[in-house]
Amino acid sequence: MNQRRSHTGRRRNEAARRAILDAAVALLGAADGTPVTIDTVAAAAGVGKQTIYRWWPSKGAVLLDALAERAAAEIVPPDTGDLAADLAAFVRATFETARRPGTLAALRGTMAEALRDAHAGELMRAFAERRRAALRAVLDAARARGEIRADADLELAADQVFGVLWYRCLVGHAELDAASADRLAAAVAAQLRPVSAGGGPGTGTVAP
Amino acid sequence: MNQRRSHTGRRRNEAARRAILDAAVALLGAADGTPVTIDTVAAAAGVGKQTIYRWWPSKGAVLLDALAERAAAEIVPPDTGDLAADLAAFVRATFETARRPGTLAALRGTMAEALRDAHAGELMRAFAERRRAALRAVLDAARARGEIRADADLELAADQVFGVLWYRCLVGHAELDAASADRLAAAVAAQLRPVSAGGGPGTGTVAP
Amino acid sequence: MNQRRSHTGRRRNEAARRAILDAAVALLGAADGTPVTIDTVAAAAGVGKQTIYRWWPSKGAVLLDALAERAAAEIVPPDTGDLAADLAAFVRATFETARRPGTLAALRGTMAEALRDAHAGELMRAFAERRRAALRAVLDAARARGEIRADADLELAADQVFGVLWYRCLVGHAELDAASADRLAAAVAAQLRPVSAGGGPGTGTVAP
Amino acid sequence: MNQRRSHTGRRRNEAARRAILDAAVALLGAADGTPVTIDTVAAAAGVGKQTIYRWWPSKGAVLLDALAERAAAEIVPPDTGDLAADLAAFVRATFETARRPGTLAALRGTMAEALRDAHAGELMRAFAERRRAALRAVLDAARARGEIRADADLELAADQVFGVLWYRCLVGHAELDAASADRLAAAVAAQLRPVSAGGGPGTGTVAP
DNA sequence: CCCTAAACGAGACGGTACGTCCGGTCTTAAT
DNA sequence: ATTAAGACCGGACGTACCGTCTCGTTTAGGG
Repeated sequence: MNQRRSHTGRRRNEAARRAILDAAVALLGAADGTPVTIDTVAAAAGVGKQTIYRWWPSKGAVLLDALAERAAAEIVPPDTGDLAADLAAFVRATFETARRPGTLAALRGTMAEALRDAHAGELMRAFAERRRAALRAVLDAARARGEIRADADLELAADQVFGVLWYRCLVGHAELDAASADRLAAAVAAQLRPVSAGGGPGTGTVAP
Repeated sequence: MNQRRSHTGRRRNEAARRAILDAAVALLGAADGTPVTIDTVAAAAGVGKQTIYRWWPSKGAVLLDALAERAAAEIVPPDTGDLAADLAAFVRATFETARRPGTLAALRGTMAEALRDAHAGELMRAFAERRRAALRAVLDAARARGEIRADADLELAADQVFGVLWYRCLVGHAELDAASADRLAAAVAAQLRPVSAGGGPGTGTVAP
Repeated sequence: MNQRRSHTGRRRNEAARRAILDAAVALLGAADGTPVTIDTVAAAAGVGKQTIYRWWPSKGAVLLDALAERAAAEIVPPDTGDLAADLAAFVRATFETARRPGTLAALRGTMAEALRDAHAGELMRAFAERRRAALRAVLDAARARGEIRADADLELAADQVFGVLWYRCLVGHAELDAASADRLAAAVAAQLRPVSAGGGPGTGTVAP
Repeated sequence: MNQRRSHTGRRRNEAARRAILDAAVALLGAADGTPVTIDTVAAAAGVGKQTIYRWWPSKGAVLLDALAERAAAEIVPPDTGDLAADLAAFVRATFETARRPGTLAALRGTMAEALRDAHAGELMRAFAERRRAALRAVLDAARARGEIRADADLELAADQVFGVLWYRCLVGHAELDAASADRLAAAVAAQLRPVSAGGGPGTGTVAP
């Protein structure tokens, strides 16, 4: 069924795709104030502008694609069998990645684009959903082990983690340091744990 | 908003200032895709562009000013003598304001500008600091009443609240509804409470 | 003009050549503002772009080729044994061809390309030379019959004929009508005739 | 009546207008293959592109404006009281101006634009009309002196002059030299002269 | 009471980036 | 080997904004 005629014509150049995404990431992460425009991306990638617009509908879509590849590759959801440990590992890894100057600038630039272009906003929503899904996988595993209370709001928990991440990233008033990551993870773990479980609410903010 | 306005000679025209801020807010909050540019703001305010640049250094500064007026006026820090109640009231009021379509679009548009323009970013940082200070005032009062443990990280708590707010506002994957506000407030209150205090960590996510 | 055509393996496909030239002429002559680009020509001819560039070096070359075929086929140099008659016949036929809306648009489009691209300019020069040669053949025959004075500038005479043609064609301020053709032919014939020959200079502009 | 309010706002910058027209002429006349694009014109004039598009609807309009200024300034219709002399002076001056490399390239570039853009074509038509009007003024003066036969086709005569000019300019097969100008002028003068007038048609092609 | 200087509405200006279009080259699978 | 399809690089196009710079007008306040 759906016997489509086979493709004719030159096929998409994978090298160009890679060069574009790499150039986008490189420019976003550049410390100097290099503007991230379609022209600069195309020039840096050694590519014509039309090659970008042929495959992505807007600048934001390119940035989102570049960002998604990066984030997905770097953070591997841990599974040690302990909620607090898994959560701490996840949040630390996430913060650590986001703290790197290149990634931080990329996150800011990408959000800027998502806010001005509705389509990029859609992609940002999808990207954020994938990141939350990665965190939910950690929580679901813990739930299967009985480490999470029945009435816990996992969505809100995830929003706290990524909320703090984005808030600090975008506003820039505080660092995304490891200590904050640990405290945040402990607090969220405590609020998800069943009442009977050991460890008072206090552990949430005890510095390691 | 285009009503005739008379000159005020060599003194600043307060009516023009109001018209500019109002026009900025109105355009930011407009449901349709009206672009919020200096030209559209000036035209909507019935004002010359130079009158804007005479008093504000950049577009972002106008938006931030407009936003700040709005937010400050609406949220009065409560003081009932109980941390959980005060926090719930604060978070609910904050979410409620931010949820309104006009304010939501204004927050998004302002953040977009803050990400593009370093100076607007500075102002956004100051605006966010004022909002956190308002929340800190609530927490400090509670601390004075002995409702907060000694080693609590108040900065992180504030970032959890505003992080969830901005994250949902900017990404748009979930509502800033009252139930979420209550759950978030309860969770943060629990994580700040001294260990000896009544109420386990569980109350944090018990739906009201 | 998009009819199916089978490949011819490794031999040049004559049908494709024809389709390309026909499509070029058709597009050039189209009354609507269809742009005449390599893509539109290829699409209209049902041909790949490379098939065009395999046989012609540039867009202008295609247009010139198309034009040349047209012009050469239609105008047969007359030879009645009388300069005035031959010249009138030639100029009338030339004007008549050029006046047809399709040819007129083709002339304009081809000249536009010749002005942009040096190589097309070369071809246009060659095309114009062939047309002048056709006219010169008429004049040379008359000279052999003693109908032309010795010191006549035949090049200038030819340039007057084709100059009026192109000038009216390109600028579009006046028609290339038969009456003008006759008057022009008579004027040029008069200016070439030996002094002793009958017919004063006046006949040149006597309307027929 | 028609009580329009007086102009408000900054007025058009005459220096910018001059700089744009001068830059256009300079680029058109540049011997090297500098492309004449809106960007290069704007850059050469030290002007933003929008300043060009604010006042001219297309590139061609700029070129036509530049050309018109040039041509009108340089050729002063002569009036010696003798048709042959006046015509020779006019044609020589016209050819001489057009022969200059800068002007020649400008004529070609302007015609190229006129052929691709309908609006520029309109302006080209108007420009050509003004040039013909200048020539007609010479002829009309001669007619008033009785130097022109009653049934002469002045339009055709003008088209012969400008036709040869444009034809040689655009095709580039022959020079616009002074000798050609003189021969052309003599031929046209002869064809316009009353039958009774002295000088046979032969003088038309006698080299000076 | 007039005169001056600041603030105003209007809008042109130099720039920068956008997204589209086209010319000419290349790559692929089918014939 | 040639074809139709179509991706590719480069470069010009015309538009949208930003923040600056005049204009002529209006009015407060010092002379």
